[in-house]
Amino acid sequence: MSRPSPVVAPELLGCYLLRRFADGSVIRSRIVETEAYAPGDPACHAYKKQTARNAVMFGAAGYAYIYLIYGMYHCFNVVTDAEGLGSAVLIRAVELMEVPAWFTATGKWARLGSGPGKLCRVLGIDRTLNGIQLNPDQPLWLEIGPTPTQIIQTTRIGISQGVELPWRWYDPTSPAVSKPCIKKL
DNA sequence: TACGGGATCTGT
DNA sequence: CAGATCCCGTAA
Repeated sequence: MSRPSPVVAPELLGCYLLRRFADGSVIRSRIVETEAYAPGDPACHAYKKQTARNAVMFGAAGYAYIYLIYGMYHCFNVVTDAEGLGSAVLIRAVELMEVPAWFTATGKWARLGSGPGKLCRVLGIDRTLNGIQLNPDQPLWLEIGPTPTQIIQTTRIGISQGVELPWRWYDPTSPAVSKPCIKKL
């Protein structure tokens, strides 16, 4: 992951995101949608300078950058590239591999991880996990998984600058992708 | 110290 | 398409 985020982002598709809760239970999810944010990119939180909020992005690769957006949702990023370079990959959607018992009753869980805010909510990811290293000793980590047979590259979502950069990737066969096609290449 | 916008989501 | 809701960067 110690490489530029536009290189890492498509590679994270198909990888597993694992979350261990306080009671020891673990939920495995599969990453199906990512976006890259990098130095020189006006949409990147680390575009201007290092601040208290974006400090983790300037650190070493393989750490979690988590922030609060619109006062009520969290977004989870994987920090990439060398120290000093503020860059990260936003995880925009996951598929749940193991659905917790308290969900099975409710029925529709295919799209529970469909969106950066929704996946954080369902996996209980908030700012208390900001800055942790992503390894199995922590409540949040990654594992290699099978690469999708098909990957679509498009422009990013929800930003007002850097709109033209084609730094969003997703697995078109997944029902969990947040917005199937914004602008295909 | 004040102000305002933001890598979102839901219900109308 | 408006509303919820709050943190933090920027300017004063």
